[in-house]
Amino acid sequence: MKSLREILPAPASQTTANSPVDESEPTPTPQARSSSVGRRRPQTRVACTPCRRKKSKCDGRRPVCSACTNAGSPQDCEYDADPDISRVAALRKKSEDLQRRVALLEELFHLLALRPEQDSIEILRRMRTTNYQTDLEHLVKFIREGDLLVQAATAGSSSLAKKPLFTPPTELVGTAMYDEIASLFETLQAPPPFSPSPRR
DNA sequence: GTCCCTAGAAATAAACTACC
DNA sequence: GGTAGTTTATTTCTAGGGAC
Repeated sequence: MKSLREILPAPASQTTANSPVDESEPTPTPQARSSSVGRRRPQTRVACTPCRRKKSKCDGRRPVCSACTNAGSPQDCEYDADPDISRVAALRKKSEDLQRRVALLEELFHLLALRPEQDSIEILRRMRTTNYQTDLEHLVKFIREGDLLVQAATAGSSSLAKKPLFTPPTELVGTAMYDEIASLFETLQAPPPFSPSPRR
């Protein structure tokens, strides 16, 4: 059984929840109510990592807070959130980014597993020549688009002589993506001898 | 009128963060 | 470690609309 909050008489200025409230004076939020009681301790929006670890007062100064400066370890002063957002918001954003990234990696893994070996080799070649760590989304989209083009070409293979090899999505015409996809399409149609590029 | 459903506001509890 | 203060999630309350 958890302890319940003690019920105290409302201050003279306060109204009950169900009583009519003056429109010009909205009901205070829980924060406003709690903050109106006693002196407020000024609080830094986001404390740096060393101060949080030490549970010490952090003034939130950037790039190095006063506490880290005074401690003689300015190099340790790090913040895991931008100054204009709360730590919770920063953690939430990071979580969303990670989830998106996991989904993309799973899709990439799926694509690699299902593709013919020659295609997978080509994808790996592109992963090595582009920075897929930072441009994962672009890479997966690129492979997806390539899939669509190959499917379109396969479906129309009986009449290749009469039709163009593929019809790209109209929104891509004239873009770098279009050129890249066209290049991949050619590669997949006539794969060159595999020659791994030298590692960086 | 009343029953049901929905949306929004308000109240409250719980979780979380800063820092004494 | 533990408290004060803040934020978030959940619950409760209320009003409004539609069907009967």
